[in-house]
Amino acid sequence: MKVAIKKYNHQKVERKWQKFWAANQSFKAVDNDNRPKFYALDMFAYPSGDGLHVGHPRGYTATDILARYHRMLGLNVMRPVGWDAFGLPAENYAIQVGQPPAKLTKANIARFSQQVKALGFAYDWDREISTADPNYYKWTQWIFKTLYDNGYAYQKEAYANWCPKDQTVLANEQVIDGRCYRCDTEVEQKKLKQWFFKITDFADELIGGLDKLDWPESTKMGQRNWIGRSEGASLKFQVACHPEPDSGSDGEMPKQVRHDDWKIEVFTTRADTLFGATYLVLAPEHDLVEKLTTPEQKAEVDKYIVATQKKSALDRKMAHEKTGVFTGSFAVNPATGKDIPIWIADYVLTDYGTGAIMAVPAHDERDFEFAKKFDLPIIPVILKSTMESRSFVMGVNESDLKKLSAKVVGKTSGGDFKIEIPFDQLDGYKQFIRGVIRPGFWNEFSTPAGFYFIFKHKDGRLEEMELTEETNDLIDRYGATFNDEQPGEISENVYSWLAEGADGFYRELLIHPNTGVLINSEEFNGQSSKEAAAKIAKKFGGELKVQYKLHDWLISRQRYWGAPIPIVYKQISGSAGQYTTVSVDEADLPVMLPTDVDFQPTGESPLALSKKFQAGVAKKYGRGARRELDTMDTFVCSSWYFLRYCDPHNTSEFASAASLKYWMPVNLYIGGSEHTNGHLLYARFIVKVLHKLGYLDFDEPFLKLRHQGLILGADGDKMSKSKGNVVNPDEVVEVFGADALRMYEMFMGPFDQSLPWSTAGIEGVRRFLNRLWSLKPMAKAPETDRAIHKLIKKVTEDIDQMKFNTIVSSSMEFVNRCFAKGITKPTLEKLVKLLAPIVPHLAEEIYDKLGYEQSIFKAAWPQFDPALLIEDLVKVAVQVNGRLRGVLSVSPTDSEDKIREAATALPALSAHLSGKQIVKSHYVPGRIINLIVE
RNA sequence: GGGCGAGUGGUGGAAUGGUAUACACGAAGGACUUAAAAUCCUUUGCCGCAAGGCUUGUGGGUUCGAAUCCCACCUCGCCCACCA
Repeated sequence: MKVAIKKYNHQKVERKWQKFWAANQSFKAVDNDNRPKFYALDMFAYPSGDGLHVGHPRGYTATDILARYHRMLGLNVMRPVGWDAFGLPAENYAIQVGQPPAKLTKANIARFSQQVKALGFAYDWDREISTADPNYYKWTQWIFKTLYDNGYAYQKEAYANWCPKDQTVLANEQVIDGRCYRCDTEVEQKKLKQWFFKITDFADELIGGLDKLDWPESTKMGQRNWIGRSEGASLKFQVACHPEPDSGSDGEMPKQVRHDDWKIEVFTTRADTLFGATYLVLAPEHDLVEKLTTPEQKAEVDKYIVATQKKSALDRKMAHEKTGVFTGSFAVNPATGKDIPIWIADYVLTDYGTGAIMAVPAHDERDFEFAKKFDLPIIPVILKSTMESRSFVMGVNESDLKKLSAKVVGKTSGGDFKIEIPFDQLDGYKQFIRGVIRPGFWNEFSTPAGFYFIFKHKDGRLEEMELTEETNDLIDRYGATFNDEQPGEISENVYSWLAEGADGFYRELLIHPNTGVLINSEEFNGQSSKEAAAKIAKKFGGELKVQYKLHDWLISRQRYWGAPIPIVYKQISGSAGQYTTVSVDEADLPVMLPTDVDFQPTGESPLALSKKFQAGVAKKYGRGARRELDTMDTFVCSSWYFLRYCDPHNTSEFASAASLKYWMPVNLYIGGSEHTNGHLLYARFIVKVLHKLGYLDFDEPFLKLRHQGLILGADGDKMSKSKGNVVNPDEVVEVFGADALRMYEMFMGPFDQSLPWSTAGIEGVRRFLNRLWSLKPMAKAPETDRAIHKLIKKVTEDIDQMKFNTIVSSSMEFVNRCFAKGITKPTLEKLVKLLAPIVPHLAEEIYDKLGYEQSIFKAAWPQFDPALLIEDLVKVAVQVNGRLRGVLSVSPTDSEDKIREAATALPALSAHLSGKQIVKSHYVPGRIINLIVE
């Protein structure tokens, strides 16, 4: 059949329907409705000066498809839109061009709005919000106030991440590889008084709540790791000797005096290794450093501290070479009673645990490195149990080593069981190779007879090598015959080998034995490390403790373009210069962001420069009262916006209880995975606080979360202005149409995968749309009637699983078929409905042409008839011994016997069956039959 | 260093235990046209004239049957990274 392919006028069609939807408020979310609801949300858009690029619509289109689909299923759909308008880029740009950020932001929002409108997203524009609008940030301030009034917001002086370029502090989550997440400048550490939200109070709930969420597993894992829960113990080490503070001033050597009341607290997850703690290490910033430093060591300690401060955060993070300095003082190991030296080193972090550690060099790689470098004692206290896989290290001489590739496989002579000994890369193990032996095989290994290695040469050749006397010599020398059957006895040669500085062996045999057996630990010898940990902590005065990597959220910013923090510093009466903080009364919110400000960054909040900002404060809060000058992190604004959408015009509450109860939680949330440890964590925290305080009846905001993959440049690189590979959606829409862009972005590949842009690809999609447009219904086309029901099933299943790419390919197949066989009007109608969520403009146009008066999105989603899915004849593949030899057309209800008979009669099989006996057959109904012959 | 994910034609990818390479792009040839564009038709994993054989990063395993499940290795990507 020959069908003329006509191009449709996408500009005309798309403009027409966008106008229609706006005029009819087609996508209005209805409040006070008794239908079930569906809340579909895109991550908040930041209206940058660059406008959209083609990456943005990918996530938006997916949300749009689900929203339109649920609308056709009869649900009350809310698909809101709004702007994360406060923030540094707008302010920095404002400084650059000398215009107020409010004005620039307004222009950016206008541009973004126009761009997303051109893409035909089914937004409810009546709910549009902007975080820079006083009607919005009033409630951001209310949330701050509510947290403050309930003890969840507080001020403290602490080391904070300071961006020297943007002249503001940053939260931990905003420091990427030691650099500012906005401008990529290296971040410094500055001690400053700042505002924090107590997110750490919710650490356990934030971990626990993840279990019930339908989120990507990797995102959940990312949050768990970021929160970083560790169970352990805090232990106190008494300082044994240190100089008397004022002694030595007259030139005499200071006396070493015992101070019972000076203690160093450490956190450890391995209290079981306490007997092996041979020194303590403090972070250079630790409060006790000055007290503990002896006069002889003072010069060196000071030098070290200055050197550490000079190091950028980045250098300090990336440097793995251990550095440190002895304080001159000692502490008592409570288990052994021995004096152990106290050191300072920057491998101990000031902001984790207590900023001090007990070092167990035998069982911690970092402590080991440090101990080797500074010649500190190493006492092994754990051996690996024989019940688990064993690592071993074997020495080889230099010439043998050269023959080896990285892959060495060993096995036993027995043959009935296997030991595979995968050797890691030999890097760092200059004269040793190492491997793993599984449980039960260690004895055979320690009996060299009958055990041999297969060496794999670089050319792939395998060579067997027995453990000869020569290799045995090496093992003797390097201790690979180490025997842990008798805990506590370590062969002499292990020690001698350690003395030679063979790190590799030490790491493999002694590091991280999580379930080993204790040695050198007096009464605890022979116990498993797991059971001993709590006992040892208890006996020596320790307390069980849970420690988190997560820190409280630092939310104050010394910048202009944000929501002012609603706090007033009130002078304490009768004591000039002393202040207490109070939150601003709810009736006085919002604290308006002043406009009479020079917002050049100086390190002080620009609000200090406003004359109007402090007006009336003294009158209300007393003489000397001043407003807080910092603004809030924009992530505070974006951590509750999804609540505001439920009731965006409410002037007395952030949203009414009834609207929250109906609309929340969000059913589907789509956005980038880069927000895992920022926005997604903050939003969950704010919801949990408001839940705890009784404002919300749910404690998780986003039930189902999905991430879109990036759209890369045609060259496969990330799109960026500097690379010149950015594709502007405006041009694509103009040339190919919004529908073609939407469909192409869904067709490219799996939704969560990053994929390169291809202009040829979108041309192909546009060709398909032209073909769809050219389909003309006819009276009869029976073969497509069955096919459309299969397609309904396929599309419905795929849309729920967000497998958009296969929706498009199946539809293409179907349309190709219709070109060959024709299509009836009811079938075309169903097809157009199935594609309407993806290509809404063209679908409306075709539906209109078919004679319907109302929008296709008022129509019901097509249902398939299961009876029509059953085929009269199916093709069954015929295999002989697992190899395909022919195809058979049979009825799906035929018995296996009947099909086997038909199969053996196939001429194509005769060569494969002649002279052979069919022993067995396996039949998968309607799919395949496999004949086993001998 | 740790965690997670992925390796299938010239390209993006489909198939998650049952006919591998659907769909699309690109390429080649043809039709229409004065010509081009557009459109349509044919071919298109590799080797082979064919019969047939081979093929889902590599090597093993489980199974009647493996891209799919298991083990090991290699490569790439993302996230975290001195967290005691």
